[in-house]
Amino acid sequence: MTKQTIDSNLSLAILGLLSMRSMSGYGLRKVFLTTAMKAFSASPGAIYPALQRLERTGLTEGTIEKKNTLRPRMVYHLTRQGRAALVEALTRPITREDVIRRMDGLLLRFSFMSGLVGIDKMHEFMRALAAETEGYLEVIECELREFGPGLPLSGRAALELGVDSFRTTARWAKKTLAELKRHRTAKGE
Amino acid sequence: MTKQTIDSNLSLAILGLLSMRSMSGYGLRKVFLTTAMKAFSASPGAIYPALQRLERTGLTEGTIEKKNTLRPRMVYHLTRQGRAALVEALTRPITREDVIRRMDGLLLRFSFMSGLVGIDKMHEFMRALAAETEGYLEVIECELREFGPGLPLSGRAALELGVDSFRTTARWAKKTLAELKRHRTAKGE
DNA sequence: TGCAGCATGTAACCTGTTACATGATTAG
DNA sequence: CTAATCATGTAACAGGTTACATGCTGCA
Repeated sequence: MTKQTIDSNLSLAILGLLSMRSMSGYGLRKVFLTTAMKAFSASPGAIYPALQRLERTGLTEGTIEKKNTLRPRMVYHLTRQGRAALVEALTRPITREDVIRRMDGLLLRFSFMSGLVGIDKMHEFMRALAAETEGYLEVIECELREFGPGLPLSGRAALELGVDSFRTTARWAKKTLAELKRHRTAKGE
Repeated sequence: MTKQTIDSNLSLAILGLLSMRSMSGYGLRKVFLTTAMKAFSASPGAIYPALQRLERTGLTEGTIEKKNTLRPRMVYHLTRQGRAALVEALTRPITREDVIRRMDGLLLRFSFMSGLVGIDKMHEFMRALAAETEGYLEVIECELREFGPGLPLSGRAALELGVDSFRTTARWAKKTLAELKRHRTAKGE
């Protein structure tokens, strides 16, 4: 049995939601449509194929509910391998590339950690995230100082939002790290 | 001749860069690798096909430089249609969907506006962006207040970063809007 | 009766990723 | 001489978008 990997943010989001409670494809769509996870595609053309892939690779299993009625529903739940693959994906090391090009995926990973991984793993994740974010922040702050004055208004403004965004993320990461630290010492004693 | 559209953020970024100065595929790669536009793919498998599409649809034209040498370079420049298509893409109306799922594309569009569209268009763009961003900010602030207390630590923290990010964007948009207003009145008098 | 919502899917198309491939030039 | 960089591509694959398609349920 080859090691299963999770092929996209959408699949990761589906697994994460299923780790909290079993749901049908339509249920998942409603979550994506109505909650703060609106950044995800709620189109059937994305969700149903993703569910099929997850079931084919053994990460989820669907059971038919309301068998007797004329409108059955496929309710999916995580398998043991599914939970293991999810935990593996959540705790994978963070790279600079992740911070630059896949921050949304990092945030998604963190958002599902409670209950799936221990507080030490969460702490380590956030420590690395804070470090990489601050490291990259220095890089683009430098770029803004160097090139900003020579850029036209709109280009400079765009660059400034980039810097502001990473600053916001870095601040949040440090704040969250402190929160995790408090939780950890509270439990440690 | 059908109206040409720009098929992706990468193509938009390429057109925008070419509007500032003609470049080869390799030159574009270097920009994506070394400047603040690191969020874009610098892989040849993305850039060269994109350049082919742009040339096929008549938005760019390539001319061979250093013909005589053994290492010729294809240098691309915008055509008239290319510039028109770019301007059209930059000034397209902003939707709530754009703000929720394609903020990167909106930022990209604004970053190339100076020199391609008038300050009134830039102002209108930023006014709409600020309005939509603040509108959506209210939505997720409400969600955070409503669901935040019931969420586990990591879920709530992720939601908080989402809110912080949109707050940062909204603040930036208002600041930039004010800057544009100053420029406009300065020129208007 | 008809319409909105429930519920699930398929198919064509397109873009990006990853990996591979080729050859020239230049600096050490 | 050889390694890094210049410079350009191709091919397989996979995932998302868009649009289409189907039929049931509950309500007005």
